Amino acid sequence: MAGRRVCPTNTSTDGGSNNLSLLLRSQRVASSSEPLDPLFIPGSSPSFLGTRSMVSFEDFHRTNRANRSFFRTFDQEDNGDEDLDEYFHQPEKKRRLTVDQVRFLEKSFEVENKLEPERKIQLAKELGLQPRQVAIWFQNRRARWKTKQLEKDYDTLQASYNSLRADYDNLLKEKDKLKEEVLQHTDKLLMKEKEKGNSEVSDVNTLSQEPPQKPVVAEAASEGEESKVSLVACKQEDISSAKSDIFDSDSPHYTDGVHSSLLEAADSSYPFEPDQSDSSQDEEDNLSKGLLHPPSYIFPKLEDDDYSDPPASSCNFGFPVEDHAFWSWAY
DNA sequence: TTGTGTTTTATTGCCTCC
DNA sequence: GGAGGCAATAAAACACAA
Repeated sequence: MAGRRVCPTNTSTDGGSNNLSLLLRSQRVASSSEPLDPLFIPGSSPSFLGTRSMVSFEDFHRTNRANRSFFRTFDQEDNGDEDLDEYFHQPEKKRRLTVDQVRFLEKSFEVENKLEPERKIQLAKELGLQPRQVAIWFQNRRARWKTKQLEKDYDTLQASYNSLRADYDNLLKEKDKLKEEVLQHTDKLLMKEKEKGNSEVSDVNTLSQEPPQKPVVAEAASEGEESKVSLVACKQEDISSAKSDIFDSDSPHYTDGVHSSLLEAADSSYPFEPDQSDSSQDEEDNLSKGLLHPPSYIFPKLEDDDYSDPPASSCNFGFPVEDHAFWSWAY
């Protein structure tokens, strides 16, 4: 461990001398037929200086003569004695890998982003780099890849969030719109019933002679029980799909999402039989009571802000906008 | 030319695995 | 305990606007 950290670019012994000779060859003759030839683009060879700085010059002073002679040869050929002298008095400098080296490493990284020891040495040989440099390059490359991957993941999540947010906003708007609609209808209904209540006294004597225009059921409440009105204006499938938020699930009359009185009414043919013209006075009384005081489960807690949003497929709260049966009855 | 921001190469310390 | 990976970081190289 300790040895690994001390000037690793020069202390690595796995194939180091081989690399040096390869490096020398590749740097000397870019147009030769050596294995590295495919790595070099014609005209790019002058830029292939990256590896010469890969050896620490501090360590260079303590390294063997073979290495020293390599640098001497290289420097003399490339830069002359001045540069050689410069090297001895310069602190170590980083050099970037050449375009071709990077390209080669990138291709290798695409194949496998982890580096086995054998592969590392092989790559180092082919590129004329220290195995340690190859390892460092892969390590940094993995770090870059990870960063990019995180950015991609972030973008994907961001897009997903934006989409969901848009859907949510649309549903909120729709909810508010429907809420408003329900309130309007409620007001109208109450107003209607109020008017009806006012005229009821005068009409009560003549009412028995006329059948009700719409079938409305007023169930006689048992003793001590508040009378309730079953409003049956929806089709059967509307009833069965009445798991709407319009019904307060906390209501004692609410069973399995379908109002019990609605089910009762649906079972009975009474509400749909127009020939009940001879309805009793009691029934009419009950009707009047019920309509004058619409039960709370008809318009439950609409002002409640946190009632749940309806699913997108049932955004009409169980009252299809097109189906005006319910509301036309109310009018 | 120079200041500044970005990218690339390399180091360090810590951690895990065998 | 050594080898190798990773995160954090330093520092050189590079790009580019002013």
